[in-house]
Amino acid sequence: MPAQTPQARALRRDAVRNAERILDSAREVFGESGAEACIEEIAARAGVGVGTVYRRFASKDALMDELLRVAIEDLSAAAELALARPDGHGLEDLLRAFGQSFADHAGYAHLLLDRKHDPADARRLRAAIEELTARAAAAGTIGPGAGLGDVMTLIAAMRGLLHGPDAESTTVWPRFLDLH
Amino acid sequence: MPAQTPQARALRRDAVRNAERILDSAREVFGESGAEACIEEIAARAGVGVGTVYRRFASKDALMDELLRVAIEDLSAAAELALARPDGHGLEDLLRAFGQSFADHAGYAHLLLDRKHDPADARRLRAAIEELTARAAAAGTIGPGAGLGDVMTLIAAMRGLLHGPDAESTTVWPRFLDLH
DNA sequence: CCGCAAACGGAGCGGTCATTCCGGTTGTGC
DNA sequence: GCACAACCGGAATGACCGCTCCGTTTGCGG
Repeated sequence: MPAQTPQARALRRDAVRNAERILDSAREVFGESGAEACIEEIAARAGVGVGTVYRRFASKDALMDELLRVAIEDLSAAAELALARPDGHGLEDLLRAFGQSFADHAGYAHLLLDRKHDPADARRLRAAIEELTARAAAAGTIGPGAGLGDVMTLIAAMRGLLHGPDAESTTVWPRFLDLH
Repeated sequence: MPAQTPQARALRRDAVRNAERILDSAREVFGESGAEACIEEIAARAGVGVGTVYRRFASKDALMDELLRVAIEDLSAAAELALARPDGHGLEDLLRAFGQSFADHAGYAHLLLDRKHDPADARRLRAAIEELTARAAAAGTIGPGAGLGDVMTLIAAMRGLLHGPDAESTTVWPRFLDLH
């Protein structure tokens, strides 16, 4: 027997390819037009019919959720990497990762922080930020009184700089970090 | 003859009252539900029918524009006031005014910077910010290299902290200014 | 090459909402 | 108090969009 995930029957090859195309297209279209973009546009750009989108994703929301899940996963990975950094500058790396993520998902970046995510991922990310904040405070990179709340505020502020796919807004955020 | 605005015939008393109610209701409903709130809700909360809304405002967009126009007008007034301040701290006043405006218009605050406004107002506001920034730089409140772009970035970041009518987001912004 | 489960596309259904229209109502000037 | 223009409410219209359904096509194991 093939060593697939045990639960579900494997998808046909064309189905796998289409699912990937749909996700790519959704990232693109949601990125350009925001979460209210219509499914037909996503399907068209993926080169499939709307029915195909709905056979793979239960609803428009579920499709969005999948994009967000992956994005949070990526941020978690970035957090792990930042934690591995020996000096006290891991927090900066993570902040940059957040900025890049907001830029990559311009148009629906606000959902990255607002939606309810997998609690495990959320907790892991939160713990990493706390640890990195403590280290940065110890290293003197940030004020000694700064806590999780302050860093989250900073992250939310960064997100505010990015809510359109225009060239300007996707490039100013590194400068914002420099202001500090 | 009554000393009204010369061009248009005066509105009937009930029409004036209703127009005010509609604007108040729109501020409320857009504030709670964002720009995609539906006209019927606005009309209902104002105690009028949708027809009445449309007799006074050409479209939903026009209604929104009117709210934004007034908001920008208020910010311009705040800028004038800030300019009148003799020390170099006028910029702080204006930043606080922006924060308050974003809080007052939570739910559609992003439109305050994004929409095209009356060029005269926009220019006046921009000039005021430039002048205040220069004064703040001279007074040493902010770095000497900071320019209009940096301040606009700061303002956009503040806006990012506010995009819901929830109690938390409408109260953290003053803290953000303190971080600097 | 066959047979069929899995996949596909896109027309159509149902619901939401902006905007229009018009028969009934109400300030206002005389 | 009258007459009428200005107003008003809300049903109706039309556009849009998420989602479902079903007849047709296609990958793939034998």
